Amino acid sequence: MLERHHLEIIRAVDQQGTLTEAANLLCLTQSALSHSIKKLEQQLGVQLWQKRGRNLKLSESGLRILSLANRLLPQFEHAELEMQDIVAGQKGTLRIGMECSPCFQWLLKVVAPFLKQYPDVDVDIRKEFQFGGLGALLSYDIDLLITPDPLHKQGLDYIPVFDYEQVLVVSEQHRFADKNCISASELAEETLLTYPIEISRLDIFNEFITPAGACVKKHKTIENTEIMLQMVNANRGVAALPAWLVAEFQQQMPIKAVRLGKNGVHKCIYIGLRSAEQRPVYLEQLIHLAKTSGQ
Amino acid sequence: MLERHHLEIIRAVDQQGTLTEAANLLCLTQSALSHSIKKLEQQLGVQLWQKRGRNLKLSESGLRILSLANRLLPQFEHAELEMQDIVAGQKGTLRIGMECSPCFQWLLKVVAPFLKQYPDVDVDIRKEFQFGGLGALLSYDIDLLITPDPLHKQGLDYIPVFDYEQVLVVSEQHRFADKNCISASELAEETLLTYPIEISRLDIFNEFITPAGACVKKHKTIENTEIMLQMVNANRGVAALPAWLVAEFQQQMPIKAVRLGKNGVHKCIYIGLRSAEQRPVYLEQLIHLAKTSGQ
DNA sequence: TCTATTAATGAGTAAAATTCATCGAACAAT
DNA sequence: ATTGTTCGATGAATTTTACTCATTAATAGA
Repeated sequence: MLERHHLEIIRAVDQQGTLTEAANLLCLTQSALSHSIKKLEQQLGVQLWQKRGRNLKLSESGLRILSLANRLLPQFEHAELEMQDIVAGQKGTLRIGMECSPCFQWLLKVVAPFLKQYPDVDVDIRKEFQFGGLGALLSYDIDLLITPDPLHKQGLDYIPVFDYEQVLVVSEQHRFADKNCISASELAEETLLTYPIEISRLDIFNEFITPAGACVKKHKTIENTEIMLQMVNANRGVAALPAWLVAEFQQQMPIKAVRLGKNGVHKCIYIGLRSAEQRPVYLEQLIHLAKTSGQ
Repeated sequence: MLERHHLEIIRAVDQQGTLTEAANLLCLTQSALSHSIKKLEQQLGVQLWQKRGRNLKLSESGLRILSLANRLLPQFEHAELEMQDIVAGQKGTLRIGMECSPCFQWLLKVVAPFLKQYPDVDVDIRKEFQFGGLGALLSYDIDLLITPDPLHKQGLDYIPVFDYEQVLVVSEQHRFADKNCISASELAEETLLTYPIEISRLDIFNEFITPAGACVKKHKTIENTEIMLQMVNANRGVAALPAWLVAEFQQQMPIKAVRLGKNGVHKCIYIGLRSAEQRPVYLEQLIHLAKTSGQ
């Protein structure tokens, strides 16, 4: 029968390249691994790998098992850690997923007091997901998802925690600097700076440019918020960011916030969770901190 | 270390109720299971269950492991079956998820020729999912999802396969029977029959009633399509179904289809798949059959 | 061609899982 | 209460499995 330790071997060989090194990693002999997989191959009736020169190469079936290993092993490992946490009582690891680049700064403010309050709870923040944040939540890679678009799915809860307005940031020298608000069509002559994510996930397009049938002169992507604002400051483009974030940076550099449209673009950050699962106290506390962070 | 067989034990005990019966199921002795879990408990340092009277009751930690078991064991099992399929060549199991109740009839028409073409490929159709169809796809419980709302997520592909119009079905005696189309407000005096799923997933509400700010007199849910149409036929209510489905049943009973709104409600059925994964030939063939089913 | 490195193999050994026999607790029927 | 039955726990014996050691064969680089 396919066992956890078979998955460990396949993964280790994939990581280390050779059986011998994989054996070292697992604190076993090369022989042990060889025997183990040999037996599994006989039971399943498939070859999992072949000798390619002196090394091993995974077969089609082997790759399937490797993909299984990469999916299942982290879950085994996490379950074991969870058990340790239960033993230790008020301990744990909170795996937070982020689907909202600028929220990072906000999250730090929430996490800081949390870490003080629960010195034995570790926080792990992740941003890249194979199947998106929702997929990560559903496959138990994270316990909590910070996202601006709550895709309601069976078995998931979303808690609104933070309202904010999305505004256009411009340099003080910019022609919009003294405006109260701008219309979508006015962006036609502007260079827009955004995070490097799909356009369909950018609020400035979804809620402002696209509905108005408008467009921008140029669209450039920048990963880092600080650099993005430096670019704005240098009048090399405009960006759309949460108002509170702009307010913070205004102390450091002379930038201006301009409302998007007459009524502004209003958004909300949600915390997504798997429902019907008993949540540890500290998780509830983090949600509480997040909710009250705006006040 | 937490092993697959521990998960098997926890699951079996949960299913069977007693250790003894679980042991029978696993072709082991009661003693073996007892020893096994005892050892695991010592390693992890947690109690997984306690004696409650003569039976066992899972502890908090035990429940966590049970949830892990229910998630991981099906994946182990499926991987093993997949290996068998690879040995046998053009064999396999296609696990299809359905998120669209009336599409069942359509799917049968696609699956029938498929089963003839690939006599060694089994088809399994599932309808209930803990985390919705999307969750099932992401956690490898199904390989393919039939759905009318393609929730685009990283790592997933959706292929449109079938356009149709959603229409209102009424009895020939009904006051709408001779109308070309109806407006949402006209439903205020009607009893609406739908499948028993959340209102937010019912097209008739999403695309017709709710946007118009209208409502119905009464809303009743019925699981079975045939019974639903019998009710319509008996003039006990009206229902919203795909036009092609109504056309089929019109041969058996005197019912009428009425367009929803001036332009009608137009929908499309999609097939959702995990992308970036090598797909077997027969899967591609099923998609092809689905695409050409409309002609 | 020689050497270093790799995986495979067979035999022996150590370790682990399983059974067997037995016990005590819980429960139902008397 | 008393008894018989059913359930899980336990310790010792046994079987099964996993692992190591020593060796071989193959490959690649010097």
